[in-house]
Parts: sequence; C-alpha cells; structure tokens
Amino acid sequence: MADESSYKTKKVITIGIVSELTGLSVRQIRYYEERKLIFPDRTERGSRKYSFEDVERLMDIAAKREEGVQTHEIRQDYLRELRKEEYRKVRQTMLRGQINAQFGIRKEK
Amino acid sequence: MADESSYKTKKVITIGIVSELTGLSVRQIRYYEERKLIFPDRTERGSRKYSFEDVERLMDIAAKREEGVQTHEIRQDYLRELRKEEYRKVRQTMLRGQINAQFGIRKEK
DNA sequence: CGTGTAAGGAATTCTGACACG
DNA sequence: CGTGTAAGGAATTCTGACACG
Repeated sequence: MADESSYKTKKVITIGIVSELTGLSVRQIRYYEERKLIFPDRTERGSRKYSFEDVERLMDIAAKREEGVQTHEIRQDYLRELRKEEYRKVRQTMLRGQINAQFGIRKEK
Repeated sequence: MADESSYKTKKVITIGIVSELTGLSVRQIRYYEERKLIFPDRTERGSRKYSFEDVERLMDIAAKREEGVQTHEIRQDYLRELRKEEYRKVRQTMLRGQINAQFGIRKEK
C-alpha cells in the first residue's frame, strides 16, 4: 500500500495540461474552482495541481454545462451524490455488524 | 478499455513536479534523458511531460546512481531487463499455443 | 562523467478587474 | 451567470555553454 494505488488521486497535473486533457479553457477551470466544484492542491508558490480524478470530474462538469446545467446545480447534485455514497457505506458497515453478531466475528484483513 | 487503465503511463507531469516527486534536480532529470534513460513526451511548445511510470523509473535510477552505478550501466541493465521480459512473453505465448493444440482451442475473452 | 550555474528568451500561471449579457 | 481578455508580475521551462573534476 505505497503510493502505487494513488495514481488516480495524486495531484500532479498543472492547469495547462488539464486544459488540454479536458478541452476546457484555463479560465473555465479556475471558475469552477471558484464555484466550489473542484479542489486542486497548490504548489509551494501557488500553482494549481490536479489529479486524474479531478480531470474526470471536470469532464463530467463540462458535459453537464453543455446540457445547460448551472454550476450551482452541479454542486448541489454532487453533494447529494456524496451523501448517498456516505449512506451506502454506513449501511454496509452496519449490515456487516449484524452478520458478525449472528455468525460470529471474523477479523477482516 | 478507455483511458481508465492509463493513469500510470499517461504523460502529464511537468519536470518541476517530477523533481519534487523524485528529489532529483531538474538538471539531473534532463541529463538522464540525454543519456537515454528516460523518454518524456513533449507539449506543443516543447515542455517535457512525464508519467507516474517515468517517476518510478527515475526513483530507480536515483537509487542506482547513489550506489555509484554509471548511467551507461543503468541503460545496459535496463535493456537486458526489457529483453528478458520480451522473452518471457514470447515463451508464454508459445506455451499457450501448445496447450491449445493439445486440448483444443478455446477463444480467450 | 555527472551536475551546478548564469544567460536570454519564450511560455505559463497567478490575481483582480472590466466587459458582455 | 459564465466566460473572454488585457495587465503586470513572478515562476517555469528550454537550450547551449562553461565550470569542475
């Protein structure tokens, strides 16, 4: 479990390359950050750094924008998704707890 | 089989960030390219772009350099590894062919 | 051989702002 | 609201070269 698993989430891509990758203008990418749709890291001197995951999210945003969805709605939908995801996880964890209670607890590796 | 699988090999990281990631100086990274140890892509206007795989390779190179191994030897060893890998693949392919010949050919999905 | 550095230029990135709508 | 653009400055990157060793 080194950094092998984090190619997708490690923030190492500069905004210019993200622009090429997504087809969005640098201005647009910065604006979506201002609207809290995307959260890049920063280098020591303040340049933005994105992950592949961010790039995918931006492509998602671009698709929704083309459908005319406003940034405000995109953010709302995103937050709902996150909450749903969170709920799913909690439910799974609780379910697992019940199973353990019924059939005895086995350590998970 | 979209670009999902290529986070590791897609060349999107600029030399400055590679420098931070590897601890090597920009000068060293460029030099290793000159010595044919590493092969970055270029942006339209000529800036180098590296993949996570390249970053790992550079960390490997750095380790060998610290042991005093010369760039020339590192390249030689690398070529040998590639050849060995190539041989392994060919051998596997041939073995599979024999099995198919004996037990009938099943399509692989 | 491997790496640092100064040199000059080109391209990048940053922020805050004005423009249009 | 979403995006373009000009502005000014700072940091990045590039190449070829000299230095040291």
